[in-house]
Amino acid sequence: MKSKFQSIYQHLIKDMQNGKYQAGDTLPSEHELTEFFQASRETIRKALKQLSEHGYIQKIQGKGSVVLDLQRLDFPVSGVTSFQELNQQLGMKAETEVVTFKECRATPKQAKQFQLPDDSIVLEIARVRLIDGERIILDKDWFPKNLVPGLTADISSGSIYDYIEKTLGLTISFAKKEIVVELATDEELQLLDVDQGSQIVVVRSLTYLEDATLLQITESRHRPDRFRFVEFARRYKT
Amino acid sequence: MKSKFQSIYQHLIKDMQNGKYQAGDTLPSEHELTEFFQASRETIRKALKQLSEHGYIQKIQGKGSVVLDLQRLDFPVSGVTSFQELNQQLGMKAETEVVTFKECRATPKQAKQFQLPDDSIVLEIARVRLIDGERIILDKDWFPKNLVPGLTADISSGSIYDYIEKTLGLTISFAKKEIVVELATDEELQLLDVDQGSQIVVVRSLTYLEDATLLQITESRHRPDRFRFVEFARRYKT
DNA sequence: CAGTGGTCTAGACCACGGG
DNA sequence: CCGTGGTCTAGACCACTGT
Repeated sequence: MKSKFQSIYQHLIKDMQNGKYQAGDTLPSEHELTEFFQASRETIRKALKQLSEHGYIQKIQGKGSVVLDLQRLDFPVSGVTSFQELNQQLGMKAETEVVTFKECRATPKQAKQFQLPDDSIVLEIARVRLIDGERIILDKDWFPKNLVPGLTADISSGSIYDYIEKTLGLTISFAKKEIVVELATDEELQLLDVDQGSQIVVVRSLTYLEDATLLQITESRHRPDRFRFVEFARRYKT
Repeated sequence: MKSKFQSIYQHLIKDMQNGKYQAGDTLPSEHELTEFFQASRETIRKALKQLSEHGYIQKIQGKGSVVLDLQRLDFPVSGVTSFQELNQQLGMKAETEVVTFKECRATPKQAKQFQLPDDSIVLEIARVRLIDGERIILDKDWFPKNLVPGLTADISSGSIYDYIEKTLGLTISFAKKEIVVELATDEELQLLDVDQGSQIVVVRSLTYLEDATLLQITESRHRPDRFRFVEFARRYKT
């Protein structure tokens, strides 16, 4: 099931979370790790590469792998994560209210994005997210109907990602996101606790499966005072 | 200078940009690429891994590597990129106005972040970015003075990153960014073309060198109607 | 079945950091 | 100088996709 380097990766993360390795510490050398994990050096290096990409360590040639402290646990929105997953990770008091669940014909733009014929059927779902009783977020999702058979309004009030990955067995692979700020529309004024003339943070995403087919178009509208986005990024030298 | 897999990575990017491989195409198999580039399979795979991470291709087991089309060129803000670099890439009509350039004592919080003694000297730089003549962005930067010797107000009106990487020979490695929305302060009302009561998009960044020392604290304040952030993200299955 | 990518190995050489 | 990480190789076996 799990590959060796993934296990090593997770083992080392646990060691860092347990405090076995603390921020500023240097991990054992790659050579030492090969002995401890009974793995070849390239396998160890794959695990370390992943730790480095995800912001856990910084590799320094000639010295070693230094454990980073980026308070990285406070809001891991970067990457592809659903509201429901965040909810669980952070233990927020959150509720979801499904306001729309219907089939409709794809707009020409959507049809093109999904690479489907015009007027194909897509599922449109709108959900309001309540945090501590306040209506903070409005999520609108569109799926090609044939990709998500059996999806119901009831499931949508929980985690759609869970249903897609665990029940349907699809694998979500990557996403493109865009963040902009727009004026609140009438719909948002109705559904969210915001005042007229307010600005809204809009996160538009395209989510793809591992065979690179587009699964989902999302527009997530956030009340600006409760919006926060955190990212860890490495610099690529061209 | 350049490693073999980096050269292959760049070669393949050029092929995709030239149209030799187009969106939806499948790249030659790893085996074929080993022959073409006279490299071992693991080396080819390193190049393909990087293409995949940066959103150029999607690898599909049993099938091949499919070229993606994510209109990825329109605004590459994700990652660590400076305003001046973006400016050049996009050919915007942009000007920079340095409004503050002074040495001052670090606040306790800054001293802690930089891991310097209290009251160490830091360089504070504030710059207004004008796009098409409008005052759109206010950037505030703080550097430990000893890390950026010879940095002047004049250099700051160009690219500080250029100075740091090319003149000082430092290597910028990674950054942590946070995006929030706040109410405009008096300072922003004075320096930017915004109205009272306006909201401002604030991007706070910590930028680190390759030995994991903190180089720079940045607060970048954007007029919301001209702000856009784009990200390509892969999903990690825990 | 053949062809694809995914993982792992053992060993080699190089480049960098610090004593 | 030695120990560190960075790169590269040749070969092996597995898992998945399509015919």
